[in-house]
Amino acid sequence: MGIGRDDTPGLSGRMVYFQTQTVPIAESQERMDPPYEKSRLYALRHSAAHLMAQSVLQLFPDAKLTIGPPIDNGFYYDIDFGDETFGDSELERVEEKMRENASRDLPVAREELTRNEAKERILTLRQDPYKLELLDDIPSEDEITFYTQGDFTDLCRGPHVDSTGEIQHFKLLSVAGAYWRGDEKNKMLTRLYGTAFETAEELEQHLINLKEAKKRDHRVLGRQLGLFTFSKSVGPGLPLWLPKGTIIRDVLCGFLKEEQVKRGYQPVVTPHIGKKELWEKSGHIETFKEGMFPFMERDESETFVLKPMNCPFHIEIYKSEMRSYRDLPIRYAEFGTVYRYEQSGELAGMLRVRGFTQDDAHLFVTPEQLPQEFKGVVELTVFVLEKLGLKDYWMRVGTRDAEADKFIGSDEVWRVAEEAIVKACDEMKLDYRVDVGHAAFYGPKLDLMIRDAIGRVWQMGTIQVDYNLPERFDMEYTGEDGKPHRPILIHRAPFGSLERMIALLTEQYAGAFPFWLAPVQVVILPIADRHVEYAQSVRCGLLEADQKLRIEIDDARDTLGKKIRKNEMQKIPYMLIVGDKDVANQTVSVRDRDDGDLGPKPLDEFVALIS
RNA sequence: GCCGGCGUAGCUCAGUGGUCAGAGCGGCUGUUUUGUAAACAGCGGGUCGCGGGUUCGAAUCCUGCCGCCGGCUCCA
Repeated sequence: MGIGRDDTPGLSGRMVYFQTQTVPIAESQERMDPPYEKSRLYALRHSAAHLMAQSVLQLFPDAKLTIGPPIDNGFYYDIDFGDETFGDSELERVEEKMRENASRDLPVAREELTRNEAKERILTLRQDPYKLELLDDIPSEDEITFYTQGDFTDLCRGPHVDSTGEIQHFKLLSVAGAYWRGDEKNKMLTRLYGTAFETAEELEQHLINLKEAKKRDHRVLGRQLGLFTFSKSVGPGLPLWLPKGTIIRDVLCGFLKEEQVKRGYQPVVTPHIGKKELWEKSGHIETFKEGMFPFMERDESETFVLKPMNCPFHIEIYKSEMRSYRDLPIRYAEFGTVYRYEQSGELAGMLRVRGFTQDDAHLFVTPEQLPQEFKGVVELTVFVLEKLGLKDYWMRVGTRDAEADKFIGSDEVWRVAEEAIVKACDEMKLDYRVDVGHAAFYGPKLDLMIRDAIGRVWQMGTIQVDYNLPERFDMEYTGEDGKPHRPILIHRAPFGSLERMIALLTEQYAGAFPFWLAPVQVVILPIADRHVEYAQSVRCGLLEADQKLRIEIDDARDTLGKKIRKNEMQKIPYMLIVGDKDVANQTVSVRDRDDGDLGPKPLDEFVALIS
């Protein structure tokens, strides 16, 4: 069962942000009609990329240009600076030079050339090897165009704005490394990111939004709210869950467990390590070794492996007995903690860690049961996301790239599995996008994708159809005909992982978790010491109404204002303020996290409010 | 892993070659007993990420490592 991250082609732009808690990113206005790719803003950003390239060449004449497209919220240009280091200070110099070139208001001219002319042009210009390679890739039926502004000419499809003077409201944002053609075997280029807008106000707003997004970053909130921490001594990517974060985990697990019991899942528990031979048999060592922690070797005869997935263990449970078609479907569920040696540069707070807990389950089904069971899992996954209040997700069908060697099993088996997923999705009228090459190594999958606060795309839940592992493990059940048959395996995790899910929930809610998830649901604030006793009786009264309520009493010797501020920043759904008046009238003064002071109420009225 | 940036008190940050390294918040102690987003005073708290180097002198400059951040690549 895998979780992963994906930068979806065409949406790979950085700097997307939540405008408000509820407005979906995809509807940020620049993406509305006309389509972004045809909009003037798109051309403006494309031209901004050219302006940047022009300015770079004026400052670094030996730089070699590669590609520089507009992206969701801006643009970039990948440039080969040779041995020269290009950092933030260089970026500032380039931005200054851009303003200079913009103010010169250079007209932008388009011209169309033949292939030979184009080649000659590139050679006479700067002998950019990358541009020659790009030229070779232009299909013969496409026209070849160059755009020129002042001393700068670039091979480019366009379109562009008419003059550099139109590019007024821009800012360069960051420097990053990027491999030529996205292949790590190729040379690493320097990618310059920037953004541009039609108006100063839009640019300003964008920059403000970027700052705002940081405030809802789960790493910031995770610290402020006491959800989790990392320790250098423990190791990178190995999270430590604090008491409040653990409550959220437990609540989520409890919720899902209950739903799974209703749907016929059986909980199982398996160890964290297993013998190397098991992982050889499963194909993990063949296809997934890079993602695994170093093996534990006691001596030549015995090597153990820290599990990167739970599936082989669940398969062994299946195999512990003879199975009949009457037993199927069998659904084994486990909150299984797995370990993956992610590359150091890939770790990202709780969104990508090296040890994480999957809400994993494996369903063993007959071919006849596959469609229904697959749909049942999709239904559960959608149900779970609705309950969590996540709405801005989309679905991706990950299929095999037949060229790649990282997949196990025959073409036929893959064809069947991929067809099964696509057919089920179509029948359920799901809106999905197919992504070739994003399958699990053992089978195709349906993934639920979502963005984080700063616009990065992550995979949450996943449902995977697998004909390969049953074969590798020689799994069987006895059919109605008395003969052995092979079950099909569905791997699935509606959350994906608790770590990533809680990180995303934290960002979606900006830390203000809904009542049922909030680590502390109610905090009682006695105004003075003499009210503490009453506060305790209020807590008892609440617990009588609901034993599971998570209640704290803030009896610190602070002023009321201080206590309110402190607990407000902890985003606790309700504060119950109790002072002399409340003791006299047997009330609690309710303060709602969103609506503020609701005034004094008898306790049972408050209980009714939260029930 | 690769490119770039960053690393000063528990947290947020100031200090960029020259007195014993600073602030706010948090913590502790005392005073205050408080009615809807920060009471007042005092006190603690730092091998300036770690190691090596340059220098009369390094938090500050150079270098190796570790960690974090933004990308890229990989990824079930």
